[in-house]
Amino acid sequence: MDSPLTRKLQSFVRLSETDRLWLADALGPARRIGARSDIVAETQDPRAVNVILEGWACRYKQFADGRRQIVSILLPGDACDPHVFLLKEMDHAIGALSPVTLTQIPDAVFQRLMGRSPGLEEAFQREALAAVAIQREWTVSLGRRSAIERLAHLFCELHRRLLAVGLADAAGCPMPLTQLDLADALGQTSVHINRTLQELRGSGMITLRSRHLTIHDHDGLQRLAIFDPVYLHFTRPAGKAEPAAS
Amino acid sequence: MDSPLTRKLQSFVRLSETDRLWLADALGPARRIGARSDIVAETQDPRAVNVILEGWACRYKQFADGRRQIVSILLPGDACDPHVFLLKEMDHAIGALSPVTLTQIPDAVFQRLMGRSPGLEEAFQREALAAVAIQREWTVSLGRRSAIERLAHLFCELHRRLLAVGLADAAGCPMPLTQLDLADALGQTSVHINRTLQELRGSGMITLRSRHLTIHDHDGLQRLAIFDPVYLHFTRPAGKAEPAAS
DNA sequence: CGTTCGCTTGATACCGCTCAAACTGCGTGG
DNA sequence: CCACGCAGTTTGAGCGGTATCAAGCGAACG
Repeated sequence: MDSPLTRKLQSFVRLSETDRLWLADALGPARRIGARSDIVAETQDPRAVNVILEGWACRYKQFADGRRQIVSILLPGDACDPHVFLLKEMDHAIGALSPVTLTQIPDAVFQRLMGRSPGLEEAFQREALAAVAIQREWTVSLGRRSAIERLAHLFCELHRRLLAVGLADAAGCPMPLTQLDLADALGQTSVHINRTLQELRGSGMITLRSRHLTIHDHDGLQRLAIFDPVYLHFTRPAGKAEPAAS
Repeated sequence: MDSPLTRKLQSFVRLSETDRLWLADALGPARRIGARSDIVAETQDPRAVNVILEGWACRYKQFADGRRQIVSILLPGDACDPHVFLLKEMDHAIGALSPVTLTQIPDAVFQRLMGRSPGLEEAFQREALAAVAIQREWTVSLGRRSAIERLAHLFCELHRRLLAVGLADAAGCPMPLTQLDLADALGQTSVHINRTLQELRGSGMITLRSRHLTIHDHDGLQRLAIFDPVYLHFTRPAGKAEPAAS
């Protein structure tokens, strides 16, 4: 079974069998982090690439007066590095939204991998560019989308991203976020999220119950959200896992 | 006289004299783009790094119904690449906010530079990370800052960034943005920007006249904006140009 | 079995939007 | 030199979307 990282990179570039084997070998031991706790890279190798294997996390910033903004949501297969080794100072926090399992690729291993495999190198480059494209789209959402459009857009995005790592099916996906999490991600209050959610449910396009999202009307939801998946830059069909190697 | 690119990179890393010379040599001929027109990389080398020498530009997205969001503002020294060569599809537009002069570093030259100079390589890496940190901070602004806080924050940010490339002094900086540009950057309407601007002026902290911003009360403005310059990751004192080479 | 966390609902206030009109400065052409 | 047009700014009136404050509810959990 491929790791979520392998699956995700395959959404950008087709990886050869050896690429996939090398990548699997590069992953270190798993670490577990409790829900609602911060992920601090207290690792001995601050340059290592940290990757989420299971669970959801987020990057966020918080003001002294308590206002909090989630600036990105990190799913399995996503890198969750603060890049402290290059930037010296951490400018945001990373928190677990649910119990999270992490692994890491030591810096030396990562460098060797990049040198050896042009395929992996391109995949990681595209992954990084896609991450900032997502950040741009969030800027658009917060700036120009209405409450219901924002919510719909976030659901569309998360569903697609989960699909890419094999954690969703066509019908829906897990949705561990509380209404307060959604509020902090979408720049609103949880009270208003609640009302917007009722409106969305009322439209019949989705069901959200017991931490699971079901999408009944993909087209409708995407139209409402003004969702154009191009910004995710998944150039290869999602979720099509190659048969496991050898 | 150093190019804005050199100045900006020096805000991250001290460059040796040879680094600066190599960098200056790498720059291609200048191209001019009219204000309000889109910058399309119709260049023969789509992988080349395009850099702004003069003028302001922006990345933006626009909906079919006309809503427009500026997702980042590009100043002299900033790279303005769509990365189409890696991402296949353009997911946003780049427009000139004022007349812009561009140059480019051909891909081959850039690669050679990265291989030769670890200093330049680190500088460009930090530059890229700082750019996404700025994008994150915009997400925070749009999500959690009030109208007046947003405006104040944008002014603080632009002033610092211009300072870093030697285009501002302690008192203030050029501000070619129209109120409509500000509105599209801050996710509001130009009418409201106008009123917020009056409030800011009324506080006595700034003057904004004939495309020039003067900041009378830096501390007050930064406090109002909840501005913490850490996210810009300028680790070296701004604007301290080294004496010209040779 | 009590406590906590997350969700829901209601009443009210206000921030920012919409629509509309007028004003200003400036470049252009008659 | 003046008339005009245009882009950008300013102002006003009214509305609507979202926040705020507060209370109650249900289910999970120790």
